[in-house]
Amino acid sequence: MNKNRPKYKQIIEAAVEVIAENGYHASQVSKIAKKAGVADGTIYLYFKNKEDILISVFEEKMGQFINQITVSIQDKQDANKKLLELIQMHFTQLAENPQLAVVTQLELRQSNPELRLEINKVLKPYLTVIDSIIEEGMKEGVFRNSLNIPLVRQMIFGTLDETVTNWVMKERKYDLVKQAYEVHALLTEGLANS
Amino acid sequence: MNKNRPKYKQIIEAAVEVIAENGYHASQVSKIAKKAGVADGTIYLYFKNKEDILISVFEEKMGQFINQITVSIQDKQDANKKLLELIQMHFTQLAENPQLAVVTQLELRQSNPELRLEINKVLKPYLTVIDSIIEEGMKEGVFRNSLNIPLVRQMIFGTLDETVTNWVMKERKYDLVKQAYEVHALLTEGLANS
Amino acid sequence: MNKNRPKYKQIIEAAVEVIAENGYHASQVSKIAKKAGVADGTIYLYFKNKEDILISVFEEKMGQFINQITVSIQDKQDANKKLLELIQMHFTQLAENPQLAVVTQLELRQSNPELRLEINKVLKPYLTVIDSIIEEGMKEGVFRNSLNIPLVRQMIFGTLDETVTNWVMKERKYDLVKQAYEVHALLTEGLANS
Amino acid sequence: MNKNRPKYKQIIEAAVEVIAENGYHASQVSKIAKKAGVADGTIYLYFKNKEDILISVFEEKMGQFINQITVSIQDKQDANKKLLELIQMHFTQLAENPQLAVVTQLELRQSNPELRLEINKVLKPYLTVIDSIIEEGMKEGVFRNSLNIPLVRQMIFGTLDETVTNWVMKERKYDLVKQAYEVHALLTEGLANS
DNA sequence: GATGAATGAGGATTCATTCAT
DNA sequence: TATGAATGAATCCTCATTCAT
Repeated sequence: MNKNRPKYKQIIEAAVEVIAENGYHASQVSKIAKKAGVADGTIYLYFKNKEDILISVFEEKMGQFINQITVSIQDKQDANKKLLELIQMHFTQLAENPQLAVVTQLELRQSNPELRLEINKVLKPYLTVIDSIIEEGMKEGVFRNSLNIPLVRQMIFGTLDETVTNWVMKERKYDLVKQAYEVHALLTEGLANS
Repeated sequence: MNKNRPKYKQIIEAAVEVIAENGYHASQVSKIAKKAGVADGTIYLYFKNKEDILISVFEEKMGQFINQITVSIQDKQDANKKLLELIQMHFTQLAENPQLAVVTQLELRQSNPELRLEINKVLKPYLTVIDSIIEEGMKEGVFRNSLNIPLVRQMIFGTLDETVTNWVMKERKYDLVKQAYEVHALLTEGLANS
Repeated sequence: MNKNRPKYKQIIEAAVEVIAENGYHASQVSKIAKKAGVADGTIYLYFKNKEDILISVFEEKMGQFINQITVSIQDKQDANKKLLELIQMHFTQLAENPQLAVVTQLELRQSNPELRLEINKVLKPYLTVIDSIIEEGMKEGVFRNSLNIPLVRQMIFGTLDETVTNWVMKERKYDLVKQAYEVHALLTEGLANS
Repeated sequence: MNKNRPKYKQIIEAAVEVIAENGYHASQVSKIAKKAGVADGTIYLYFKNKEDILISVFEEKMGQFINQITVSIQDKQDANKKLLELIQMHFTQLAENPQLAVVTQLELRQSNPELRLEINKVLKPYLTVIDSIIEEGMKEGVFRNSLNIPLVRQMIFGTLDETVTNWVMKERKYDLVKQAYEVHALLTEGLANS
């Protein structure tokens, strides 16, 4: 149960690899155990059941993901720069962890509604970070002050998510990080020829 | 195999209902057969396998969905109005078919990557429609002429998709269609306080 | 679900054989299916689950067992002769079905409390038959009229059950049926040297 | 391995409690260890395996049970009074230890045939006591001298066992000890209206 | 002696698909 | 065409036992 025990982390890492390699439905507990170098039963000393492994994978990885972003945007001067940094960090981190990208963008979406609910809980802090950037931007006057925050958040998250999913499904054949500027420009300036 | 036979349509309709009611993983072939009023084996006279039913559901329903949108935007004057119409139609159609919305936004996403690949093929014409609006907009000068079309398409589709998913997950407690204008404004004008 | 289908009976018979041969805990569903000459899944067209097979075994076999006894004692003149007949039939039937004897006296007793409760329900009619013999005997004056019926029933059933179990555990090396007269004499006359 | 070590007895007592509380199949070694206040592995310093614990429970408890009865009947004048005393002690001891009654009458019967064979060995001395009472009774002339000893023993033991089991299954809602006289009368006088 | 983390074998059940009628 | 009884592969988890410390 101790999350600092080395085996806990071994199993989490093994789970990411196995899911990325075999896909969600072909990821048997025994495969994860084998890859982690432990016995099947050992898994259950650290995780309640299979679903708990998957949730934990998301918690651990997404937790780091969000932390990284939160830290990175801290010392940016204004909301606009924070948004750019968030986009860059979002793309960079997934580009650096292709396996994680496959797991989060494709495999984990096949999970059942209960698991997806848990995943949404984990995602919440990320959405909150986005919300606070929008709010800050409105206060600073760099964003319009009439923005509907949930809707804007859905636009930002939806755009990033779709962009990454597209990149994963195109087998990562182009440079995701390079698109950060352009995505940022689109989100802030819109399509219109002003 | 004739797609105009009444049983073909019966099975498609039954599948949508069963999936919406029971969720993806609890949608057994035998349930669909029962709801359609045919024997289990009859299903296999019209569909190759279970996956084929689900793809066909998407093809049929998405085909209608895209056709409606294509027709609706035809006589709109410029790309900007076409985009607004597309957003309104996208929202309107899903709001009018809550079962279909549940199936496309939540349940079918639990399917395996192979099925999702097929689903993407079906979506292709929709993405092409979006692309052509963007192109037209650039030609007309209502959109910037420097736009990266795939990226813009991903922003538009990602935003619409995330907005609808959010609405479904919030149990459709608010009016989706009313958000069309604001979504359109966000996409065209962006966040920036120009 | 139709109890008259040949496969239902095939599976019941196979279950008796498998349990008698392998013991209760080593009786996997797949073994029963194999012995019955059907696929594993076919079992579940006729039985809700494994426990249901076992209960059904008991119901079918015990039902026949009790019916035989009920018919046999019908035309006996008085309670005393009915009791003797019941003892003889009880011993005869189990002696003729050694596998069934092993299953009822040893294997099925290892079952969980829920199953044992069901088994008791099945046994109820047998106990009722014993009760009615006792009552009749009291009315006829062949038995004392002060008997405590439940207690007497427990003595009769306990004695028969223990006698059969002992015979099974001694590997059926002696003639069980031959003991019927003596058991009957003991039950009616008691130990005392009057 | 020393049976006088305090931990040996702790584990035996813990086992009785755990089995009575949780039932045979839910009595894991780890639960017994916890209740006994020792580590799982410690169990195996005192017992060969789980079955050995259960046999030891029976040996210890049944040993005391039989000793008590043996001592009690010693100074009774004749076989008839000894039999009555045996019945009274049998009922009294189980009535005073409801947990033990549950364990011996219900839970331990779920064990496998191998364990039940061991249990029978433990029961042997008790059956011998019964045998000697019968023999003595025949010599004294208080019992018929034509009795088939094993059969009579089976009647006596079967009746007591069934009576106690019935009492346990009726959730001990009536007074077991009060039935001793009547059971004794039935066994000695029989059913017949002489 | 004592610990407790680690081991790994073992089985009921579901459901997409087939095929004899 | 249509039926629906029959098929059989596939997997999570428990828990008695071990053994390095």
